[in-house]
Amino acid sequence: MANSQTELAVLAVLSIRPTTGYAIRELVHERLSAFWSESFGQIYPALARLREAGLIEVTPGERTGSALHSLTDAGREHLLDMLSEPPVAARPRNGVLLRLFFGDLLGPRACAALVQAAKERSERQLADLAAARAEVEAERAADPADATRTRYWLLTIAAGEHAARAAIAWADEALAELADLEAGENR
Amino acid sequence: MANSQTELAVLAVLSIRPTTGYAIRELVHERLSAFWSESFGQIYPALARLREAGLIEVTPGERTGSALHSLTDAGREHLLDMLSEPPVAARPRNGVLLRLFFGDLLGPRACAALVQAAKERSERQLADLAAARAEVEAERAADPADATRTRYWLLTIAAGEHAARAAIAWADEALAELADLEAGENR
DNA sequence: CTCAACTGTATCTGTCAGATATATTGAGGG
DNA sequence: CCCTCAATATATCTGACAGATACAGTTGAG
Repeated sequence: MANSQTELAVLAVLSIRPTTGYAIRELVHERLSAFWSESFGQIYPALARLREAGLIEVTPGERTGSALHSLTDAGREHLLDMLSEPPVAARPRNGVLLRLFFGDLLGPRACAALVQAAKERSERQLADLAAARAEVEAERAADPADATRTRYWLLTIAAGEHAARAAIAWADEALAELADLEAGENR
Repeated sequence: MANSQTELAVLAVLSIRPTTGYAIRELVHERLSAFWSESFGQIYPALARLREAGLIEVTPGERTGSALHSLTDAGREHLLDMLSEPPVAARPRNGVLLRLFFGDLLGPRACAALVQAAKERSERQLADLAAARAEVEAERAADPADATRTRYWLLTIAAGEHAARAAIAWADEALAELADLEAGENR
């Protein structure tokens, strides 16, 4: 089936609870943004196709014109099938590392600025993840029935934390090396 | 200008030496694959546009029909402009973490298999990077004129190594947690 | 009451990877 | 000398995707 990545994510979100297209995008943005992204331009066509295929049902929502989407039994089954398929590898595209690879075109000074900015992004990421961790742990304390689910969520947060800390450690190394390169250039 | 990411990468590769579209894709695949990817479907249209804009020149290559592309002065200038622009953030799409976030749908066993596979990919990545590091260091020893360039290359290799080691450390943590979850389930 | 912010649906454009088609060349085997 | 296979090389098509944009109903603060 076409568009499988977005459809997988949409079905997975709907497995938590029936909701609107807008709220699906909100949840992805709020809670999965460290490792996933979705846009309205993909979500609405995906919902239409899933409905067409009988994998979701639509009931009118609270607001005029809003539509609550919920999984059908076939949808739940299809979701499990899709989750069992091997993950699709994301194409790598890191603009900072591309610029660094061709670093002698920009020079050590400009490269250091890029690395510094990347380091600050990782630090912000780390702070965001700490906040998310606190939120999830509070949620777990408030509703022990969700305990299993929150343990999985914490695994994904830990992945982000490891990656962010590694990026910061690399940035420090790289900044030292770039300072050395600049000193050598001005010798 | 349209297609700016691919055009940036193509111009940057051509700053090393004039070459064919095929070889551009080869170089990206061989040396930048840890943090960049390009496809023929993007490279050939990009080359046509860059030629149209007067940023590259085309001369016939050794083989019949092959075309050697080289930077013009305008192209070199445009490349520096593009490198100076802030990097475009890549959309995150990590299928493993998506499956883990919804981990109670798959269960701890299947999740552990996914994490184990991810760990093995990172280990292979680490080995590939070690090989690349050795290759670059040999190249540096052979041609000291390239010493500065190779130092930038080693920075990008170090970034990959940090990321891969972090992924492995996370995977070990996650596998322990998933084993615990499974034990709790079967209690 | 009004306006700004939020909720909500929907489409369009440009970017992109991967698959595919096609042709040439060089090396090795028969 | 010919055949085949792999590597080199150009080119296009399709479907996936993000981000921008348009539009409209709703709510709450001032």
